[in-house]
Amino acid sequence: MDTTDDGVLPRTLTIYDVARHAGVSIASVSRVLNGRNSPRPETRERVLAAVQELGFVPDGAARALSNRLKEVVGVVFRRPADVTNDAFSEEAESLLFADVINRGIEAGARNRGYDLLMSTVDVLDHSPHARISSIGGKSDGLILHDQVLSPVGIARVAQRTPVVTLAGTPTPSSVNVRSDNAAGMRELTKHLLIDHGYPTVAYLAGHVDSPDNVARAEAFEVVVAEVGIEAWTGEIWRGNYMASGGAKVVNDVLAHGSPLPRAIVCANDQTAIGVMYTLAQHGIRVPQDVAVTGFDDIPVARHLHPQLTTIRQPIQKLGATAFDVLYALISGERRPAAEVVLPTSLVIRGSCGCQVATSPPWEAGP
Amino acid sequence: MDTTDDGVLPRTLTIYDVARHAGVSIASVSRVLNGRNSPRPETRERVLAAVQELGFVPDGAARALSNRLKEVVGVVFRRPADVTNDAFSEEAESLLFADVINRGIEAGARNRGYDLLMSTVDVLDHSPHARISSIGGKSDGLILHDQVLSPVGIARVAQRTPVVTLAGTPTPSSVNVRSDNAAGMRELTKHLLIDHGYPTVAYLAGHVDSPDNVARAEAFEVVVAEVGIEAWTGEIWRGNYMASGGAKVVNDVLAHGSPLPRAIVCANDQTAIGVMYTLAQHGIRVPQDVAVTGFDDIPVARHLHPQLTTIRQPIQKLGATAFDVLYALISGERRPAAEVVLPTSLVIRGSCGCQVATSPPWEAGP
DNA sequence: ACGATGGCAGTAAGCGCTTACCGAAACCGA
DNA sequence: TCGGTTTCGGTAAGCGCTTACTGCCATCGT
Repeated sequence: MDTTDDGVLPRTLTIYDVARHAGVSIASVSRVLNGRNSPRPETRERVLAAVQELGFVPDGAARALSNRLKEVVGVVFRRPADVTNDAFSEEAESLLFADVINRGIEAGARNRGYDLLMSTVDVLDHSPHARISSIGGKSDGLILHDQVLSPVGIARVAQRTPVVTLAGTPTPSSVNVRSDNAAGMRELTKHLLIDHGYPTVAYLAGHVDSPDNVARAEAFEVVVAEVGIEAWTGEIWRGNYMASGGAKVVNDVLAHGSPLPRAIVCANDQTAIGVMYTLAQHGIRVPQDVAVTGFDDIPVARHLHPQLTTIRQPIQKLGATAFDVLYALISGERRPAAEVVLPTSLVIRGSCGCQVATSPPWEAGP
Repeated sequence: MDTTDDGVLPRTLTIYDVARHAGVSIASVSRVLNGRNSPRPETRERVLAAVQELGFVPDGAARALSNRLKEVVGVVFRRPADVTNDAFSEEAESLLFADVINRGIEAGARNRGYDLLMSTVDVLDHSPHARISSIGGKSDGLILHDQVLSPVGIARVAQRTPVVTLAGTPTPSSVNVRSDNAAGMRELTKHLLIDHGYPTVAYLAGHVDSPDNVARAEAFEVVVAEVGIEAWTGEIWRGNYMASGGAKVVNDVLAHGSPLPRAIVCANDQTAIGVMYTLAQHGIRVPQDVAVTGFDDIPVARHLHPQLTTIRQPIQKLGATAFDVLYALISGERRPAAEVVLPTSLVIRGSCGCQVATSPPWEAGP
């Protein structure tokens, strides 16, 4: 107990205080705290007692400096622009994906005693590089989500600190972790075109420059070509990974007087949300009139009517893997491959036209 | 450019390297980097050029040690047990609330150049104290979400480092930030009992020991008593803040052969999700047969059918405020009050029985 | 019984940075 | 021209911790 209890912090407690209190040297304290060179049990006890009594917690910065290891991994992800707004809007949901990945990273990190230093970058950020460098200076390595830094920027940062990217592209000095977009999209498209035999289908794209989007679009087109039908594409089918983008596309197509395809394959679940909502507004039934599918399997996918058929990415594992790879880079024990690819799986629910017994939205799928 | 480009990191670059490269002393480099004591423009240029050329990034740990300021704030929140599971289940959604608060914290932190060091604690964690202390050692202050540490634990930690709790209770040395549960619940309950004139109503509780739940339950009961009707309460109406809990309660009540009240006031939105789903399964219509309300206004609230009437907490602002308060504590400029309370607002959508024009679920409310 | 051996624990040298302090140089007025 | 006053920039002393090195003492062999 301190002299006063009014919340005034006494003075930083150091290892010297503990040493004095226990009647030993600072080296012994440090050794006990780190479990090295097992000091004699009696000494150990004395130190532990002093630590306990004083409520001593070693300073991370000092430790890091001495150790050349911070046990902190920096995570940078992208945040939509309007953060000041309190309401849950698009932005709130779009973060979900990142949040779940982060949870995976955290789980992986925890196993090794690492903590996560998180930071976001928004679209208007004029110098993400500075921000990211700063995070880099505070951590042992960086995990960068998609769309936070240009490839050259990544390469530059990776020169000075270990970097793992998520759903990006490998650079000479960074490693990329992603899920198997192509296989997932292939499976989904086949389900629609072969199992259901839909005659027409469109791919509602995400950000054109996103590697994920490119891979999905390509796989989609390959299958469509294989089956021998024509894909509905073009400028008008370009979304932005957000619900509003999906809504806009549907409205545009309808306003344009164009017919709709029998199935709409959305670049991600967000987009599908916008599409389904807008179709409903126009009295178009899903899946009877138009089938709709997503990609990612975010939580709300299960709350839609009908529940959304989509491709499940192993989102948490994506994060956990990213950490593992980064850890390998940091500890230098082995040089990981330039890219790690995780498998996806098709989740069939109602929106594709299948009849499935629905389970409560809050229960995990198979 | 380094001699090789194969990703091998040369050797840690220090301020000495920069100094040598620029032909100045380390002091000058430091001064330029920190904008203090404006060195002469020419010197400044030289340093900046060297920094740029070498791609130098100062080491956060060393800086922190010297400065006695890490510019890092620790954030600890609770994570449900089964993290290994990849599927989005209950746990995924329940985190949303925490994630949004964290976003608010991050926004606040960013204004001051701080970063967030995040960590979670799960139910089975036998020593959250150790974890939290470790985070404390790596940061300048701590923001603790609800249910991560016992009050005495908090008091103990707060002795050594500034602490702000969210939706908890103040201790002699920590500050609490919460939203005005009582006012929100009062407004909501009045809306149900007075505006709608429902004759019977039940409160479906959350964790019994959560301060939020206690405050909500109390406010509910006060209003019910004022209006002069009887609240349906008791063991059977006890949930757990999760959808499955809400579902279980409804099933239990029905199985028990008991009638349902005209309105069910849920402790939070999650619970309401479970309730609405289960009612629908039993063919009970919302709001025609039973009105249902939530609390929090999480994103999915807008995706339910009917859309959920609930109390909006200023979730992001909660986080931002927590940071601001913590910052005040860290910088010691002013001693904040023991508790900061933020206002809530009633969000009327369809589930209470009101007729409202619905807007797309992905658009922010009023 | 005495030197060799080994196990603990203490001393001190950094880790990379900030900054107090001080000397040198440049400038001023007389 | 010369002291006094600035202004810049360098030197060095830490920040709190880890750990190599070293010295002490206890134990062991002969």
